[in-house]
Amino acid sequence: MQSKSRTIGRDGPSFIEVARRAQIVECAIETIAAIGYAQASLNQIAERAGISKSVISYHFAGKDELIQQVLTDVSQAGAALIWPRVQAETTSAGMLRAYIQSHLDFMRDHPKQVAAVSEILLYHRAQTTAEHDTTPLEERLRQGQRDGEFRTFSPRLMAWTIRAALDEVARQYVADPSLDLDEAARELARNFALATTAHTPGLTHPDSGCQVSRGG
Amino acid sequence: MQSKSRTIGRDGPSFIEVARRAQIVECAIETIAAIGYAQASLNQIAERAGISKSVISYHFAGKDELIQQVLTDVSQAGAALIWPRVQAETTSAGMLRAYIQSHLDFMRDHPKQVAAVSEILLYHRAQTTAEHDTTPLEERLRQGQRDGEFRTFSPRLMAWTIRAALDEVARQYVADPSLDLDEAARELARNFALATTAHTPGLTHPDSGCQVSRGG
Amino acid sequence: MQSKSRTIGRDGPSFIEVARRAQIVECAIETIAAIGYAQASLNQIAERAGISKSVISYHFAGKDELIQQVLTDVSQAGAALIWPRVQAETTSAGMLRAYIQSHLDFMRDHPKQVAAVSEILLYHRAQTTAEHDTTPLEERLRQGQRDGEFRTFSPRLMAWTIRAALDEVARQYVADPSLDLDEAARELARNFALATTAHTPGLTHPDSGCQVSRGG
Amino acid sequence: MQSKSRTIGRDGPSFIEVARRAQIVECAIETIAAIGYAQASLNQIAERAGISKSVISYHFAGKDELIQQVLTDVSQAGAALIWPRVQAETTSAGMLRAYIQSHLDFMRDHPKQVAAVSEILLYHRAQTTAEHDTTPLEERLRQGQRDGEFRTFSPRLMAWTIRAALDEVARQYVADPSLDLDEAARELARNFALATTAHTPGLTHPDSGCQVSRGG
DNA sequence: GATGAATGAGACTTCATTCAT
DNA sequence: CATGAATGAAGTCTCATTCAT
Repeated sequence: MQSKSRTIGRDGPSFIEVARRAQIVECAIETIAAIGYAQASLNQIAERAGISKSVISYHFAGKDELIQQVLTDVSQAGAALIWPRVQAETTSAGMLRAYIQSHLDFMRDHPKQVAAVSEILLYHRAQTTAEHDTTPLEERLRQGQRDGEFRTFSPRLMAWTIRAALDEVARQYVADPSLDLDEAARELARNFALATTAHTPGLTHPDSGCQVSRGG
Repeated sequence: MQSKSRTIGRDGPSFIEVARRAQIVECAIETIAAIGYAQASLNQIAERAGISKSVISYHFAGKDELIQQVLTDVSQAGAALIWPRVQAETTSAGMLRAYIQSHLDFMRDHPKQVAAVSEILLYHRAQTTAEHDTTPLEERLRQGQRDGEFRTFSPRLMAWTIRAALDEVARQYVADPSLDLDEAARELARNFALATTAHTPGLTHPDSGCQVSRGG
Repeated sequence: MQSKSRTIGRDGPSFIEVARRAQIVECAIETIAAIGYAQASLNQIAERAGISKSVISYHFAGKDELIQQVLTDVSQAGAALIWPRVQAETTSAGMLRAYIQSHLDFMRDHPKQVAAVSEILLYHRAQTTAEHDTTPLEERLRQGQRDGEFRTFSPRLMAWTIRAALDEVARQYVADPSLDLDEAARELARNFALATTAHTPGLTHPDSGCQVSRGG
Repeated sequence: MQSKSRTIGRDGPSFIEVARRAQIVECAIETIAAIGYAQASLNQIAERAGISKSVISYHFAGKDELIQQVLTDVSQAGAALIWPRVQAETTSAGMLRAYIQSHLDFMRDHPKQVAAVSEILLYHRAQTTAEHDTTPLEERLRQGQRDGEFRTFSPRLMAWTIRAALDEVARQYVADPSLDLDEAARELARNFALATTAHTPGLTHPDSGCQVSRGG
């Protein structure tokens, strides 16, 4: 049954179908995380899965659909973890800390997923047109500035930096799982808290939870 | 006569040999920057260079050596621009600013080189063993801490973040050359100045005087 | 239970078996007529039939048997329409006209069947050994000559020409159903009537009075 | 050097290049003629040529270009033989006879070419849009009618019939080279002479002065 | 009876590399 | 020094067929 021509009947895809697709997606993630996107041929993925190469073609319309599924699955799982925690924060500083913290939490639980997605996005970046759309993160930063909680900076550049830092940590973590993610989270949170907040000399930051106070 | 088995006579590689290699490296850079590493086959490179595909094989042991040469050449050119300016600074803060500024200057003058190297590194990251050696930048940051100029933070993580931010800007600049590099330099310099500097001298952060450590 | 290894019990194939086979044959015909033999994979056929691909394999020993069945079914249906009308004629000229006319009639009523068979024969011609057996049509033409109703010509070549013309009209009709088959029938009938009949007894054709003889 | 990216310099393709392409085209023709278009994979063609499969990809942009080259080569050779002889005739009847005769002459000299082209055209017919353009042959027939030399008939249908007959003879000749082409030429010429000529001047056929028309 | 699932063969294509000239 | 030519490995995808349920 080809995924493309699948007739979604009363029951949709069978349980086995779902399980197989999930398994293949998982193997694809492992393979990409392990040997890199460039080397992750269908052959390699199938080999790791212990299945024939054609099985992938049977459950997915093609390599593209498989990769797309990887992105979708991981993105959804990540968003489900991250955004609720971000939304729960009341201050922009808290939001930023939650954003970083929850990213690294997700990374700890799903290191390969993060690495694989990172690989895929990098490899596709060259081919996909640069997206100049505002990202959710950038929008949050902008909001923090409007609220006067953040100092004046380029939200876009700051967003790029935060994302790049998170991705880099992801890659490093995959390369060396002994990396202390908790410590990395604290460090990143503090670094970007300092970078985004208008610090006011004389006001201390005992717990690094920056206070709002516009200076200059 | 393959480059690898070249017999180094009295004079080493001939002038023509050197010039040819340089030309090929340049063409490789342009091709990779233009169409991405994944699409940059030897065929494509040779075509853009207006030379035969075999010329590359003649002057280089293989594609790997060519790519390695690209990395070497660009890295050397970059280092030649960056480190003198960094060394000229007397304070760690000045050093960091010079590091960022000179990187973006190099980027403006050699966008293709930067783009090509960026592409190559991305595609090879998975295969290259993670280097746990201390990078020069990390060492500088550490020095700034020893001098008491920088606050306490993880030098390694900070170095990662800085490098990641610079790479990200490089990619964005390649994708959209209208990006204002001067502004980006100012922004990044300020962001990392804030992140690295203990703005409230005398007040330490006992709860986070940590380093990103391995193990556990 | 494979069709080939089917155990013919008391009653032979069951009613369901027969019906299923007929349905599959029909779907195969429609698919081949619609998208061409080259594109008509079992997948395509099963999809159009709304059945599983395996059903075909279950009821037929393989694709070959299915295709063979298509040929058989259509040929039988065609023969059932054509030969009675041909037999009903008393003269050879009438027979020829009836042959052509009934072919085009069958074509009008069963355009897909004709198209499918046409496609199949084309694709299998190279593989099937050329049949040097005398065809029924050729035999009829020969009879017309014996009766003195037809002039002297090569019956085999004439039969080839007639069949080729009918096939060509079939293909054209499938490609463009607005083709006027009645008109085509009249035209073909007249053309071959003129070609086969010694129209002016006593008038010789000194410039090309060729005899029919096989072999060089 | 890929055919597509070939830079046509001063001298154009090298002698060897031309020879290799010609050889491959020839092998493609032989293969198609021998085992049919459907079975004529690049593997098969390369095998018969005694070369590697990649050699074909080296000299041709892809299978499509190879097949196109086969069509072009054979069509040009055929046209070069046929049309001068047709043009040399002064009467329409002579033209038609020359058309048939020269086709079979070409067939005798290049049986495989004719068979291959026949196969290719048949296999592509289903995919290519039916051409409703007037063919040169049809135009000639029309001219013969205007001159009053030919009787009234549908030029399009007659052209179809003639072409179909020639193609059929080609296939039969390939299947059985002992076929007497001279006799076939005489037979076909006579058949179509009879079919096209108003053999009884003064006797018109008012009931069938029709053309194969569309619509309805 | 029926079918979802799996599979191996083979198709076309791209690519880095090698070789003879 | 240079290159046209050739090649084999590997990639993605399609397909007819087989098997366990």
